[in-house]
Amino acid sequence: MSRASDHAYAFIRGMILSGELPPGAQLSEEALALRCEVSRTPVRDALRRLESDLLIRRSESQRSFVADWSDDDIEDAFELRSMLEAQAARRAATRIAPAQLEALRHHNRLIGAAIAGERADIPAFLEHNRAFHEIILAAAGSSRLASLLTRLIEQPVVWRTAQNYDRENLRRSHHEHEELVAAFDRRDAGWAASIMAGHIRRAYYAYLDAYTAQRTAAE
Amino acid sequence: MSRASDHAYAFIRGMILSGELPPGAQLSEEALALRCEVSRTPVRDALRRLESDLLIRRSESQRSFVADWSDDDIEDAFELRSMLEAQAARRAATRIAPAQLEALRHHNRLIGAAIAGERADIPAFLEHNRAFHEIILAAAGSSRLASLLTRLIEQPVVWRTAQNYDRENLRRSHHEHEELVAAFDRRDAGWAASIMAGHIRRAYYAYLDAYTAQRTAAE
DNA sequence: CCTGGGGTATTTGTATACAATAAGCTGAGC
DNA sequence: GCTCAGCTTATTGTATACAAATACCCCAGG
Repeated sequence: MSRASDHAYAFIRGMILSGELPPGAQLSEEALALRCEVSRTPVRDALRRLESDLLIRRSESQRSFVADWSDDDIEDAFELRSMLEAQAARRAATRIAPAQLEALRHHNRLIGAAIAGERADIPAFLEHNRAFHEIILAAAGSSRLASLLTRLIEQPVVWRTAQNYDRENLRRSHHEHEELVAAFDRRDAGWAASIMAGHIRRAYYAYLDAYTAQRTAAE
Repeated sequence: MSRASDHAYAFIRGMILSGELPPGAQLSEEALALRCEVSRTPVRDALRRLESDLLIRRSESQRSFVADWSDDDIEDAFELRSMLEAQAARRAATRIAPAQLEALRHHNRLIGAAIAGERADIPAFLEHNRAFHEIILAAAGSSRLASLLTRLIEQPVVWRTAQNYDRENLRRSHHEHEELVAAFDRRDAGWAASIMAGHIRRAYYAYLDAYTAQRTAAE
């Protein structure tokens, strides 16, 4: 979509992911239009998209609120993501192009570099991690699968706590990526799917650890 | 959403599912607005929803076209549906309420009745089949899973060829539903998931048979 | 015949005004 | 003090006008 609508989408999404708009907060189209400096029309567009991303929920009377994720919701989302990303890996294993395989290696090298230093470079880790998974999704060659998965990867809670991942988890993630590349190299669909399922599942527990640690600290 | 927007959505969706708007046809907001007798605003809304249902695809320049499903697309959609409905059954097995279980039995009895006569009552079969699967999805208690699955169950091609399903397939479908009810009765998540995965997979082959028969007949 | 440029027509994006609906509040009645 | 009716206000839905982008067509030039 074009400028104003995209801007509104990115703007509102950013406010939700950063926590500036807390879960449960009501979103008025007019108020958002003022903050985005566009009219209500593109804001409405953006809200619809965010609703389909499950970042926003709508009341019976069509009023919009920032979605609040319960612990069960989050577990649920990870479970689905694990299934779908495993399926993506399964399909990608037999379809991935040499150039894509090389790109995977490239991004994982950069992930390795990002976590090697004294302090891990979390933004770089997240960026190359995202790119890595995106290449696999592209290699899977299923627009439907891609469409479903993109609805699950935007988890505000996860983004806010990614900072808390410990070194050990980052290192393991890097290693699992290497195993994925090996599975793709062998064109072994079953292996790739297994690794991916475990990879996401472990990411869930890493998140849980980071999150409960944060909650405990807050008490 | 309210009247005009809902009306436009149902209207355009109907035209796509019935084949009145054939795959690949361009959809102009203004032309649709005239046919729906509403303004462009609710039509735009409806188009966005249909796009997220994957019934419409948009060109790079944001023009809308009726989605055309290749054979691979359809196989892909069934594969995903099989995975996700199996997951729904897995979750439902341990969460389903007695009233929901009874409702499943009720709808499957009506399915049995619909296919018992001289000529099968296909609309009744489709309706109770839909209700049956919907109850399972509700019992699974995952809004995310529900949101993902509803994007896959609206397959125009399938709707148009459902008429061609033969008696044997309908009978088997009815029987598999009975097995699902038995699995739910035992609260056996693994069993329920297995049956459901097979159930959808067989539906795919039933579709294939009906579709290729239709195509062969057309030649 | 093919190619490219330029202008026109079509189509979508955005802003704004107004209508419809739902939420919240105030005050009267019990 | 509680409840509910009725009004007020907030919020979303719809229509319309205009702006911007892009596709299409036609014609000139090679």
